[in-house]
Amino acid sequence: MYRKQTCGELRLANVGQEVTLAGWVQRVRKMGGLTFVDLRDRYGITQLVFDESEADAALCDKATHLGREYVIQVIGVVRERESKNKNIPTGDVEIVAKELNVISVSEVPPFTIEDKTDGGDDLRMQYRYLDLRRPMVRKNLELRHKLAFEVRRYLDAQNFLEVETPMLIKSTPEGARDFVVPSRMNPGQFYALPQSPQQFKQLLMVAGFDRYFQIVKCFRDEDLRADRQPEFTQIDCEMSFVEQDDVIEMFEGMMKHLFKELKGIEFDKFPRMTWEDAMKYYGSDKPDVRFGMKFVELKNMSPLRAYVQGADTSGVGQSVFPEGQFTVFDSVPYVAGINAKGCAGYTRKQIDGLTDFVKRSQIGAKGLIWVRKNDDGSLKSSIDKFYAPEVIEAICQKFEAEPGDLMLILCGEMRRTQKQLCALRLEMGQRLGFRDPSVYVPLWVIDFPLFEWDEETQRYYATHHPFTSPNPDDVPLLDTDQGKVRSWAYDCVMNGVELGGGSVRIHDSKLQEKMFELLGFTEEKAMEQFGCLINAFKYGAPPHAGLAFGLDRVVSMFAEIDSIRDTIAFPKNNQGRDVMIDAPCAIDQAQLDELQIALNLKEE
RNA sequence: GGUGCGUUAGUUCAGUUGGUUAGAAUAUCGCCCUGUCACGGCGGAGGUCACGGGUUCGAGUCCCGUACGCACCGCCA
Repeated sequence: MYRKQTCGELRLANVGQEVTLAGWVQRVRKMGGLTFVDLRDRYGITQLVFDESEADAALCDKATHLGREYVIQVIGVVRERESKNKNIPTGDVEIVAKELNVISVSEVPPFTIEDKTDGGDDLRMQYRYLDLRRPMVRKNLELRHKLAFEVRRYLDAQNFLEVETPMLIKSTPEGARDFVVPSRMNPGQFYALPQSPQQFKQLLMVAGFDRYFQIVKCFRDEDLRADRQPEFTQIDCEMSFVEQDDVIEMFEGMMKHLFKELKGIEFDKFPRMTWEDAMKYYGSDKPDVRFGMKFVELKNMSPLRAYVQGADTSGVGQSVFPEGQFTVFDSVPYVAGINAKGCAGYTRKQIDGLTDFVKRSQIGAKGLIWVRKNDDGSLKSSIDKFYAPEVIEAICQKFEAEPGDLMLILCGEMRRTQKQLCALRLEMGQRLGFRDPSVYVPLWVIDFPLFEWDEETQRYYATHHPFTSPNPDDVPLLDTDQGKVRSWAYDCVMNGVELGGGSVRIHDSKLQEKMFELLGFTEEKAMEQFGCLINAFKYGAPPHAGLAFGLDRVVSMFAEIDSIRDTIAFPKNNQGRDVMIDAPCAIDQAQLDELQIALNLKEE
């Protein structure tokens, strides 16, 4: 062994012991004849001291020539420090070096290996193995390890079996784009990497495995974001003989277990919200409910058929605005806003800034209307010239406005405006400091619509996937009004992030056939893509349901960071490139020949 | 596919209305320093201002294009 102790373990109790440490040189501080060296390994930092008045000159001279990130071994005696450092656990002691061996020298690293590094993201990714030496980054991976470990501990205790499913599977054109892998032994044919083990976990239920989970890599060839990687990890689960509530309770239990074990946080029962309410009050299927600022509808003339079955349609068909006074509001079906409590003091410049924010092309609002209730109770708004004071007063009543409040109002088509208002609400929540990453507020979003209408192709698509069970109460609507059908699907949402989601699956062949029919699959097409599962269901399929959590996102939430990149040891950049190993890359002609593949690159 | 921001020393950034030799911090190197731990002091070295084109007497600065990075919209059953 190159070492007998680690750099994180020595304390006052060890004073007088001879120790052998090995690690990386964090920093060298020269004080004339006295030299301090900070030695770092995974477990901490320990100070070495070389004193010319005590040790031989050659040893001390060697220490002064150490560079950052040299790997060294040192043998010495633990001594209590003359001046202690309260900032580090080993700060009471130091090692009086007797022997120093340079095991490996280092070039000067391109950035400093410290928590507050001077390196940019790009450079850190290129030298990820250096970046990973930084305790901040390593901590996230330690957290990831512990979290995955606790997931296994919880699910094992609940009788779940971890089963591996294949990575080389069959491509399906529905859903996200597949990564494909050519098959040498089957020229012209391709495997796909799984977007998720969806069909396999359902087959495991048919096989009677009853409770399955897997912490598994999934692959989607779609454009990336801070919280999206081309390969990501799911905690993938499925259970038999259960209904929606059973699954929700099981995995609410898992989340509670994780928060208790890793953060010491205990939750009451997670609240549930219907998809329709999430849209109506927050404009999002993953609302951030750390703060209120719920939408207030001032006018809603949207047709009733726009709502799913059982939705709260109170207020539909009502408007606080008299007609013929403001053509903008007259011409739209939907006007709604949020109350930014205590923001009446916003300057013209600040409101203009918010207007610019909602008019950005990503959000796409035409403009922003505001109403201010001043501290003295007087009202001022950007629509004073269109409406009588009583109308402005009526608006304030809808918002339950108090002196000092600022109401921000958008209008347009309902769903579009809800999304815009959602962006504005989150922006205001950010500005007002309501989005504290150390505050966790979970909820389940339920009652998703089973189908989504696609304007482009003029047909319905499955919101979740084609195996999702409709709510049995809504089955009659499958024939009459598909848009109103609720599904038995559920998402676990926390702080505006979708951490996971799943559904009850269809186990009845007849109902499954009907679903394929409604989604525009011919029998042949359905058999071609999902034949295996359809056939399996002919041999006795148990009722089953499941869900999957995004492990990377769960870890980033626990770590209180926005990007999932620093929860992954070797992540990819915005373009899906690994800049460290330079992948993807072109391959040899010989490899292409063997696969019988010819490239046909677009010139441009 | 689209929008926005960015690209200047190893690194992180500043650089005014377009005008002399492009600066700071940090890292690095040298000298000094015996209780530092963000050590301190003095000194040195370090630049194809991303690339290509344009406007101009003159471009790091203005315009157009390209590349790359980040964030977002579309997309992600």
